[in-house]
Amino acid sequence: MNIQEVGRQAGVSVATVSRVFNLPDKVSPTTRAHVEQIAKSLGYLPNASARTLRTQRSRVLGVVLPTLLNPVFAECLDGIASSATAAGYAILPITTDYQLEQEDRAVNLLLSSNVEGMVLVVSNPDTSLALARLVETRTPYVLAYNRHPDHPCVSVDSERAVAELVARLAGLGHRRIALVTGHLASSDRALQRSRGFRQGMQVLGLDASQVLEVPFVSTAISQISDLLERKPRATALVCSNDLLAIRSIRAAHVAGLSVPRDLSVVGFDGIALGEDLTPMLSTITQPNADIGRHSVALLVQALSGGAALTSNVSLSLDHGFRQGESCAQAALLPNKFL
Amino acid sequence: MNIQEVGRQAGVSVATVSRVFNLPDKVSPTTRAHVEQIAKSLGYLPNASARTLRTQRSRVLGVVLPTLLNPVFAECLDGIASSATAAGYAILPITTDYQLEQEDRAVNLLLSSNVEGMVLVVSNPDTSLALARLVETRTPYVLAYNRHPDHPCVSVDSERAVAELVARLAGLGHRRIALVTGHLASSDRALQRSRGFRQGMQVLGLDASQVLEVPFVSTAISQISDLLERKPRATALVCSNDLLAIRSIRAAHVAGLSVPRDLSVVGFDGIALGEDLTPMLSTITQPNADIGRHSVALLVQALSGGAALTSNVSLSLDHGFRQGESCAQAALLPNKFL
DNA sequence: CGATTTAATGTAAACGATTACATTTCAAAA
DNA sequence: TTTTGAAATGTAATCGTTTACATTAAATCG
Repeated sequence: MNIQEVGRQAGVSVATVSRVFNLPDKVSPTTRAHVEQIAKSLGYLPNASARTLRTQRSRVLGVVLPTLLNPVFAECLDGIASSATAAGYAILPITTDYQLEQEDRAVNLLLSSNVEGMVLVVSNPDTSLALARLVETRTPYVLAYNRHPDHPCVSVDSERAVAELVARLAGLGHRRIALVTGHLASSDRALQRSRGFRQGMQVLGLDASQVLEVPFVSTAISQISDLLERKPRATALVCSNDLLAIRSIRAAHVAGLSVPRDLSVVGFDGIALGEDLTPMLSTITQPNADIGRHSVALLVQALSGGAALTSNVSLSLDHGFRQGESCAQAALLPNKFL
Repeated sequence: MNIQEVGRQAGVSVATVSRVFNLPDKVSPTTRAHVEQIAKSLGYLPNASARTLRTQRSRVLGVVLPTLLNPVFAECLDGIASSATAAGYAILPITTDYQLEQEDRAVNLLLSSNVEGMVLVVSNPDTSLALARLVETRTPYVLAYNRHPDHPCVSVDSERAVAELVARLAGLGHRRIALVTGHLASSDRALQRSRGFRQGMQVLGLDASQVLEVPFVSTAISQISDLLERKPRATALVCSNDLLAIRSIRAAHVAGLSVPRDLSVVGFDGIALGEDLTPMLSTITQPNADIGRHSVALLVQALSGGAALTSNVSLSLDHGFRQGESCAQAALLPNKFL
């Protein structure tokens, strides 16, 4: 069903039909009502491809995320969706599974699809070809979660957050603190968080060498429990995301340790599910939905002629700390037991 | 950058450029190489809107899901995405937050976007206006998770699965078994699962009246712990999804009960995360990614001239049971303690 | 070598909307 | 009544592809 047909059935020109939907006050109330009625009865829906082609505006925003299997990105996407809808945009989300080549594919697909702008979480802004392509094509974009001095970003200061966390753990009596992180080459977040870890440890004069790096995909539980069997073992684990923290708790269980009695575990992300766990997950919280919402807001603002999207529109949102139950005072045990 | 410009720069007609990308063997190797080189250097990407408009084929499949905040749908979407990509289709996913009105919006948007078919999870096939609209417009579609005699569906037999589960629990000595379910009006799955519960209980001559119905959005932990404070309280909880099971475990904790010692909890869905929890979640597993993959397979098959999509292509996939650790033998306690 | 097939390329008409511009209608003003 | 301007509507070009059909060039054959 197309506009021609509606015009014919209503006995008016296509222009009039078009106006009924786009400039309703430019058409007389009677014909408007008539056309609307006919259109409805025929189930007419404007063809988005034709409209986009003609107007050069798709009213679609592209979204590139690593995966939706990590709730942190699902939560963010939820924020993106609500905000985009409110602003009259549809979204076209694609996942990359942390693979650079897929990032490129995704961006190409979105470019072909005439999206007006993109919100993306890239593995690493410094090395992303996809990002370079965007800059080259002058496509408006905002990075979410990534942090980089040369790009418009919406993120929290992971580095500081983790450094603070280390201090907090030390305050609870922990001295041997290990880091469990995703593959550092696959994510600038992991990199920043590990930097925060090293920095926080160094300030306190603690040994920051216990670092376990695991791929994002695998479960890694056995590797973590291996880590926990090393003597002297850590009394606290800083995990670079909540999924790893959950697995660490499981790994502790496998290794015969009780959380938080024998081992404190803290995550990063603040996924909603963590609050429903037992023990409730202690974690550094990020406003995931807000990160999405703000990213869209910046994009939409730029698209409607606002400020250009440079690194100086970047937003650093506040992180928080959810106390939870997976983190506690270090056990007062002599070294030989550890 | 458009095909005209590429043609000009390469010194050939637009038809030739088009052929280079769509019918490469219809153009001489030399010009092909030349055009490809020019196109690449100009960063040319074909305009999807124009192509779709002209060919009347978008190579896009619409996907309608309740939410991505429940990992079960994220996992399914992952399967949909992989399968669609493999078949040369892009996907356009939209969430409805379990709201009928949003289902309608979603379908309209997808129809406007010229998707060639849709995979959808509707709240209830019987009452979905969106679904009626699809039938009316003769758009190919497959329902995932839903089960209905008049529609093409890919699902597991929830009813039987839950009935089996009840029998299994009874085998472990449980007599007082309660059901925790999502809002029955919002989901035919919840309805089927509760039917399975009642049926399974009835066969065993047990009382199936302990049913707690909670909205999908809220956390519901306090309502569940209220349930657990009723005397005599249940010794096992059947939850109509994994998220509810996780919350039930938390609620048990809040009520001072230990899982599985004092209370067995079993979920439904088999989300991957359940395996990483402590206690590992006992649950009825569904092949979520496969449900997505098969849905796409049916759709793609129909789109390439295969069998029409009627209810007799419906697939009933096998469910499984993950033993986990949240479910155990009923405690041998006299009634007065319960 | 001319005739005829085959391969390579080009020309121009769609697809379904929007919109600048042209035209008609009609009421108010002269 | 004629003029004038605004309001309502219509006509036709355009967006960037694909593709049927026309044309040209090259190759094969008698």
